Formats: sequence, structure tokens, C-alpha cells
Amino acid sequence: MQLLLIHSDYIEYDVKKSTPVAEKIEESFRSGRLDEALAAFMAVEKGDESAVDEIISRTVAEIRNVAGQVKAENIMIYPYAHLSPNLSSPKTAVSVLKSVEKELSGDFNVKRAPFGWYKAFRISCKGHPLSELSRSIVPEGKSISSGEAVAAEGEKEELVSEALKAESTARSYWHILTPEGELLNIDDFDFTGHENLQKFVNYEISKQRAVERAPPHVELMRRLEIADYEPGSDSGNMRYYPKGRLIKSLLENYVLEESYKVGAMEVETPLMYDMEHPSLKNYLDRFPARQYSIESDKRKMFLRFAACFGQFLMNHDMTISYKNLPMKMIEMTRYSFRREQRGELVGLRRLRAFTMPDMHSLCKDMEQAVEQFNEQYNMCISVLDNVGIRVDDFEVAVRFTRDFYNENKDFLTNLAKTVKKPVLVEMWDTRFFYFILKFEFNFVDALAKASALSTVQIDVENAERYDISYIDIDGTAKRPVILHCSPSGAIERCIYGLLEKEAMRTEAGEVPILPLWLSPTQVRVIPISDKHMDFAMKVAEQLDCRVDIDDREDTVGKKVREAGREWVPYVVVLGDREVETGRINVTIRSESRPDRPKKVEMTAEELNARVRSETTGMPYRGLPLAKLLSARPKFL
RNA sequence: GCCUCUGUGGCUUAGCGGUAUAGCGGCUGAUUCGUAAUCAGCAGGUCGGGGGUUCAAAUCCCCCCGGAGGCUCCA
Repeated sequence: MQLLLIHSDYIEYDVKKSTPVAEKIEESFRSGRLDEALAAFMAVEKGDESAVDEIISRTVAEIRNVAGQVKAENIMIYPYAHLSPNLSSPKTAVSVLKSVEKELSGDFNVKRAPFGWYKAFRISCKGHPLSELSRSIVPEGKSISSGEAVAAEGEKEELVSEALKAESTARSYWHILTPEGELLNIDDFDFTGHENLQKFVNYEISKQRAVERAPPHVELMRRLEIADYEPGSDSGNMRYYPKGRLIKSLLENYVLEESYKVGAMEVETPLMYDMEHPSLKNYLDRFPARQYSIESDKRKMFLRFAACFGQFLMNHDMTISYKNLPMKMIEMTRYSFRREQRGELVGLRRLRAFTMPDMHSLCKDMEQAVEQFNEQYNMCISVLDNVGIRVDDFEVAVRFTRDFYNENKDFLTNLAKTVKKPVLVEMWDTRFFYFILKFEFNFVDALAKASALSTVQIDVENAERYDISYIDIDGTAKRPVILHCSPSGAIERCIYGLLEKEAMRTEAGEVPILPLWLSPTQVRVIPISDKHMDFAMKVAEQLDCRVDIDDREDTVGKKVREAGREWVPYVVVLGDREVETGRINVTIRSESRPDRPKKVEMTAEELNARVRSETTGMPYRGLPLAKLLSARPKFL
């Protein structure tokens, strides 16, 4: 218990916003004021939980004592989290605060500010020698708790701790795991030749930030007419223009197709859920995200931040045999909602509404889970590669408990071997989260910031929480182990990755381009003058891909420049020569340098074959805009 | 959420106490053109929103909204 006591002329507060742990309060409780009051700011700590009664009585005694010395008759009990880095559960805190209030109220005029709300307060401190005092009260027989001590306690208690809090109290041991199987301390690892990993490690551990400029993808997403901010919505909710919608749709379909290939069943589940549903309520506390909450009649609902709920609730009602395992389900969540803090939102990197493939695999046991984990690890590599994000473009983080490491060294080393480079390891002594093993592929952007794309987690908690079981060969019901997998990570984040990657390539003197299968225009036909339009139409018809025609009344130079600004992979300029020979002149962007365009003469059929070979196996959709550029509106 | 910076026609932007610059884009006309921007004219702005100071505000002050950076991530 941390106590800060201030003898004041007055203290007053009024509540602003509720936090997820806010206690329910009546209207009269929303603001309060006491004159000539002793204000007791307090934070109930983790270590207090094992000795609640002792803490209450000693706190009461301390306040009583000080109040007596300064001759205060009024006491304001004010919950103040910032006094301690190791907070107790909200439940405990509220009960302690209420008890303290009750104990004191016999002899004093006591008021209590509500717990779990953002509050504005004004205080006028008297400034005499006894007017400001702080006290730290720790249960007898205990030294001040260190992170580790706290962690050990956290393990014992049942589900009261929340993931967000766990993250701050969990003691992490950071290492680098090499493909040779060495587990090195960060300081002992030579990062030469692994500069990107260095950036990632800096970002992840020391939270070093080097930059002050806006991320380059923000300008690109707008200039390429992919996506834009929508001030008419909440921050972090974007609008997608036709080209952006096309790209998203192709990516979404691709990831779904890949999931079908590994046997996943696509489902669709609701966007909003009842806040009071027992399993969900409980799970909310275990997931480090903030929710959007909405009210519908009398019910309080929250918007999903992933597809877990929907699928788990479905799994709960299913009859599942061991013969069905591993059983996979996927949903392309459009959208997943997370009410990230405003300062954390940036372009397409961090959003409040985003599209995420969320796949869950029910596994018989840990052995099968680990096997699946490995398969999905490889699947994720392949998915990102086809999206256009290579192994070289991301860094791997693997997180697990010490026990898991000791029992699965070879398996974990294999993960590093697979990507042929060292990976970052975060190890915990005990498990704080719902998962026991997790990996992420982290894209490191032009500003050395890292964000997670693909991820797989082995979940050992939720089968129990949602009462999901399968019938084993011996006829008994058993809990499956559940894998969470997002093969690509958020779709918007893939686009962010691609744009940031191209921004980096541009800086390195290369020509930026999107993968052909994702390019909104794959071939741009530019007739030199009106009289070549018929021929242009004919050529366009022969091409079996997203072809458009720049029929505007501009000079060839200008049209070529614009095609370049749009990153069009193949540009075909048509004039008298081509009409005569029937062959076409193609500028191949992927093989061009900024000062040296690569131009090749070929037939329409040859270009067709080329496009086909570069896009085989990938989803296709037609042009998202009018074929003739003169018929297209401008989005900005 | 906090701190700092920022917000001028669709876009980029000048002006920073005397009611507004220019380029791109759009429209009209001329030009029919061989690979990074053809020429001319026209239209378009209650300077993010609201309040205040002043004879006078895009310019100074306050509040709100959006954006960027940093910090922070439940009482």
C-alpha cells in the first residue's frame, strides 16, 4: 500500500471517462468536494493481496494518526494508481478502499473518489510541515516486492490479473537464439551483418526511437489512392479507395485460399458481444487490448478485437471427435476493433479497425500442437513471401517459458534454422499469458520501428474457459490445446509493410513497385495520339490482365511520367511504328533503374505470357476503375 | 491519456495584425505530340471548428476537432 497524504484547504474532483475496470457509480458520486480535508491518495499493491486485513487496519491507523496531528475532520480517499508500479487486482483494490472508508467513517467525515475512472481534481495544499506525507505499508515479514516476487504470486492467483498488467510485472529474459542452437545474452551477440535484427531488438527491449519524421507509407497510401484518413469516423478507422479495396481484397482472398489448403474451414461470427457473458468477461481480462464498447438498449456490448470469441463459442457447442483433430477454423475479420491509444495510431501501421485473418486449430495434445506450430510457422513464411515480404524483410521473435525451452531445445533451434538467421527470444520463468509459446514475424520499417505481422500462439487456457472439449478414443471428453494463427497478420499492415519496403528501396536508389498480382493497373497502354486509339483498344483487348488506356489529351512524356508515379509495372507506348509492325514496345518497371528504363519489344501474347507466369497461383480480380483514364475521377 | 509540433481552395503551398499567394489538379480553347510535366484563359478559399483580444485576425489568446513526433500504456 502506497499512501500520499495531503492536508488541504479543499480537494475536489469530477469524473471524466471510465476505464475498463471502472466501478459502477451513481450520479452523485461523479463529483465531490471536501473543505479542510486530509486527502489520502492511495494505491493498493500486489503484495497487499495476501494480507488484506492487515493492510486495511494499518492504513486506517496511519490515516487516523496523521488526521489527528493536523486536526483534520474530513478525509478524502482517493485511488491513485501512479503511486505504485505493482498494483493489485482492481477487485482487491476496490474492496480495500471501501473497507478503509468504512473503518474511518465512524470518527471522520469521509468521502471516497470512485475507482477506475479518469478524474479531474483540484487540490489546495496547506503547505505546513505536516501537510505532505507519504507512507509505504508492506505486510509484515515481507520486504518490498521485486518484480520476481510479484511474478511468483501472480502465478498462484486465479485469473484476476489482467494481461496488460501481467506484461508490466512479468520478468523477461532476452536472448538471441542462433541457427546453431546457441542461446546468447543480448550483450554477447555480435550484430554485425544483422543490422535489422539490431533495430528490432532496440525497438523491442530498450524502446529506442531514432526518428522524428512521418512514416513514408502515409504519403504513399494517399498518393497511390490506396487509403486515407477519415476524419468523419474515429481515429484509426480508414477509408479505402478502389485501388486500396482491390489490394485488400486480393490479399484477403489469398490468405483465405492458403488457409483452405491446410484444411481450415471458413466461418463468420458476430462483430459485437455481450460484455456480461461469463467466458467473454473473463477473457477480456486476459487479453492486452482496449475495447470499443457500445450500448444497445440496456445491454453493454463490446466490439471484437479478434475472432477468438466467436470461434470458441462455436467450438463449445460442437461435437468434436479426436478423429477431427487437428481442426482448423478461419475468419477474415473485417473488422477487428482495438481502441488503441490515440498517440499510438499511425497510418496503416496501427489502426483501431483492421482486417485480420484469425485461424484457430484445436489439437489433441501438446505434441500435436507443437507439430502444428511448426507447420504454421512455415506456412506464415510462405504466405508473407508471396505477399511480397521476404524473410529478409522481417525479424523473428519467439517467446516461451523456461520450462518449455528446456523440454524443446531442438525444436526451438529449428525455428532459427528454418529462417537461416538468429532470432530474438523472450523467456519467462512462469507463464503470465494464455499462451505457452508464441512467435511473431516483425517487420522493421523505414524508421526502424517494428510491428508484428504473422503470429502463432499455443493457447493452454481458453479450452477450459470456453468449455471446449473433444471425445478421445477411449470415449472420454478432453480439453484440446488451441493454436491461434494469423498467417499474414493484419492485411492493412501487410500493405504498410509493402509500402515501407518500397520507400526504403527508393531511398536506396531503386525503382519502387508493388507485386504484379497486387498492382491495380498491371499494364498501361499509352497511345501517342488520337489516331492510335483504335489500335490501343485492340491491344488492350488482347491482354488478359488489368489493362487500362491513358486516352487523355496529354503529351506522351506526361503520360509516361504518370504511369511511373503510379508504379505501373508494364507500360506500353503505341504509335505508327507499332501499328505497322503489330508488335508492342514495353517498359518493364521491375527491371528498370531510375535513370535507365528497360524497354523491350514483344508481341501482346508474349506480354500476356509474362504476366501470367508472374501471377500464377495468386488471386485475380479485374480493374477496379474505368478502363479509360479520361473516365476516371480523382480521389484526391 | 499526457507533452511538443501542426491544420490556408481537391492536392502541395506563400503570407504570420490591415479580409489571401503560386504551382499541380479541374473546366474551356489551341496543340495530335514517340518515353519524368505543351501553351493560354477561366472557375474554385467564411484561411480545421467555436469563442475572445483589437478600429482591424489566416495572423495574437482560450477551448474543441483532425494529423505528426515523443512519452505513457487500468484506479
